[in-house]
Formats: sequence, C-alpha cells, structure tokens
Amino acid sequence: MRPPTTQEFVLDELRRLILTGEMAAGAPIRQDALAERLGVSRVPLREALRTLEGEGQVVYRPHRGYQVADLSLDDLLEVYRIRELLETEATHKAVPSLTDEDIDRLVQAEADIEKAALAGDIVGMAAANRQFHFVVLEASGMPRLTRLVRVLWDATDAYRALYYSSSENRERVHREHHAIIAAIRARKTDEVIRLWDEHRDGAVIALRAIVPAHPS
Amino acid sequence: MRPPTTQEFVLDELRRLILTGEMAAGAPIRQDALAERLGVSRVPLREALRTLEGEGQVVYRPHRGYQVADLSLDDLLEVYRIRELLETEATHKAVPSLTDEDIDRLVQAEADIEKAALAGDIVGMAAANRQFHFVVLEASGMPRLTRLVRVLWDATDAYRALYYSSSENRERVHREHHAIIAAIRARKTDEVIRLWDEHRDGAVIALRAIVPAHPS
DNA sequence: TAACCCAGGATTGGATCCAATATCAATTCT
DNA sequence: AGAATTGATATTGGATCCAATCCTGGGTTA
Repeated sequence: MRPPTTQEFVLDELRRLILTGEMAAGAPIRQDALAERLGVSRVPLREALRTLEGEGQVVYRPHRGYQVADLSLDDLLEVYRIRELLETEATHKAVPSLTDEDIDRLVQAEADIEKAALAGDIVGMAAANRQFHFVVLEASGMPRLTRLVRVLWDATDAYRALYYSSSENRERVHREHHAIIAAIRARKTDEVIRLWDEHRDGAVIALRAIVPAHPS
Repeated sequence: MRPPTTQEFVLDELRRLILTGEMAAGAPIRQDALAERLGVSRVPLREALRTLEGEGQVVYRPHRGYQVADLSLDDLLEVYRIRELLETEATHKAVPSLTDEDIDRLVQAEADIEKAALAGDIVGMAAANRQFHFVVLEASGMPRLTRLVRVLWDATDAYRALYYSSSENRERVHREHHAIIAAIRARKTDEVIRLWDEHRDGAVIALRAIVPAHPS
C-alpha cells in the first residue's frame, strides 16, 4: 500500500498537506518537527522537499530552509496563461486521435468528480478532476509537455480546492466538462480549444476573488 | 568562490559533466564513486540528483538509482516545439519594453559568445549563449515561463555543445543573433518572432544529423 | 535612546553507518 | 540443456550524529 520508498510516501503526504491547506501558504517548514510527525528521518523529507522545490511548490533559501510557496495573483495568472499555450497545443495533437476508450475515461472521470463532490471528498475530487484533464494531455503524444502542465497544475492545487468548495462553481465545472466531452465526440478540435479556454477563464475569474492580492 | 552549500557545488559540477559529455547520455550514475570523485558524501549528491531529475536531466527508478537522461529525436523535437510556444509568448511581452541596457546586454553576450568560440571554450560559449537568449525571456515579466524555458534549455545543453563544435553552425548563429538584435532595435516584434523561429529551426535541422535515432 | 555586539539555542547541512533492495553468478531441479 | 532458485555482492535508501550557519535576546557603548 505504502510506496516503495519513504521519500515517495513523504512526497505524497506533503502534497496532501499543501492541497488541503494543512500547511499554510508561506509558512516555514520545520524539518525536524515535520519529520517526526510523519514518522521518518529528515533525509527522505529533504529529498521530497527538493522535488517540490523544483516544481515551485515550496521555496528554498540556503541555510534558511524551505517554506510553502504562496502564489500571488500575478503568479496565478501566469500559470493559467502558460497552461493555455500548452494545452492548446496538446488539444490540437490529441483530439483527432482520441479513442473510444479515452472518451470512456473522460466520462468515468467526470462521474468520479461528481461522486467525490457529493461525498465532500476534496482530495478525491482533485484526483478525479486531474484524471479528466490529463486524458487529453496524455493522448497528445507529448510527454514532456504533459509533465510541464502537471507541474503547473500542482502549483494551483491548493486554490483549486478552495474553488471547488462552492457548489455554484462545481455546477459550472460539470456543465463545462460535459460540453467538452460532446465537442470531443464530434471531433471539433477548435471548439474543444475554445471550451477549454472558457473553462480556464471561469476558474481565473473565480480565483481572482479568492486569492490574496498581496505577494508573499 | 565555491557556492554556500555543497549541494549547489555538486549541482554545478553535474551540469558541467553532462554538458561536456564527461557523463555520457544513458550512463548509470554510481553514487559512491561519483561522490568520492567530487570529494563529498552521498547526501548532497543525492539532493542534487533529485533536482536534476525534476528537470529531466537524469532519470530515476526506485532502488535502481539514477542515470543520465538521453534524448531521443522525438524528445528533442518536442523540447523545441514547446520552446517555440513559450518563447513566442515571451517575445510578444518583452520586445516593446526592452530597454537600451537590455540591448547592450544582448550585444555584450553576443561578443562573449564569439570570444569564447575563438578560445575554444565550450562551457563559456554555452554560458554566454544562454545569457543572450535569456535577456529577452527575463524582460517578459513572466518568471515562471522563464524558468520553464531554462529547464528545457538545460535539457538540450549537451547537444548544443555538439552543435557548436562546427564552425559553419557558429557562423550561422552569429548572423542570426545579429539579425535578431537589429529587429529588436527596430521594435519589430513579429519579425523578431520569425527570426527566433528560424534560429530554432536551424538548430533542429543540424541536430537531426547529430542525434542518435534510437531512444534510450 | 538607538545601534552594535556577542553569547546561547535553534535549525539546517553534511558525513558516516546500518538496513533494505537489486543484481548476478553458481547451483539445483525438471 | 534450460529454467528456476538461492546465496554473495554491489548499490541504493534511511537514520543518527556532528558541524556550520542562522536567529534571538540581553547587554554594552556611543
């Protein structure tokens, strides 16, 4: 059940702690306390932190340690702009070659989102939502691009959780996802791209209201 | 002179070893031997490797260790395609707001490239060439995009070194750089973008001949 | 009063040691 | 003979310990 290495276990835990807000944005990370809390030594913790640093989830200064990254509004807008560029490319490549199984996976992922939403399971929703988006990315045949989007995705996970806490937002996401599935079924690539842009824009508008205006 | 932490020193060394080909693409990395060679323990080495893994410079499998990543032709083409998407965006943002000092830096970087080329200093050339390209990226006001391009850049550093070993290629790069500087001076954004695309395409064509066709 | 300085504690960085896993060759069994 | 197994060795993973750096508070001095 638990991953083959302690580092991976720690990495998963840290992602969860950041996603759920248990580790607040901007908070310094005390390695000793955190390691003890997770029941591991500081070595695997430090390696996991270094991975997160590479992804921009935490920031690091030599001899001063790590702290949870917090995104300014500018950061967030940049992340969404870059996602637009990369996801548009991926959609161009992927839509014509999506298989029926891929579409089934989209439908299944959307169902999982709604199920987790009903259960109030934030972590489960984030996971299913990610599934949904990455069906298309992974079908693009561009693994490196997919990986970059994954990192950008992770960077805003904490905010996405907030976004999803509103039932109004959830409703809209479901509508948009269904529209995207329909456009994919019809192989209307440009339409899919347009819908995704709208989907992101909706999130950005909602997030503008949530995100603290200040930088860290 | 030496960085404040051993990890950073090791990181710099590893980048250099990969850039110069002293660590061959695909080669497994024996931590014990490498640590001894660098005169450090395995702890900072492992943290540096983890950073490189996040950048895709090395690949890692649990309990099997790290090996130097080697790019297939497909990988390489993907890297350049993603760079095209991101650099086009950066150029749009940057060109109108580039200052005279920025342009001076471009000229200076180009001069440094030519100087290092004459001295046969591969590492110096790579550094100056990077300077040149990142003047524009950093002026884009998109730090996260800049960081992503930096990673993509690093990923192909080893091949770039090969590319530069041909005097014909060096000539062409100089011509193209000068054309880019001229277009920037004239604030012709679309022209700059076109020239950058040509610049990358030239590299891709040359690299097609160099890169082994096989994946790892 | 405010700036500087200097302990002492807190925290991070690195080295060494031991445990866990993988690799590989020799051996056994079918 | 070939496949599976087992044990020895090499290599990675993690814990503990020590060193280096940073931070904080109290005292000193201009």
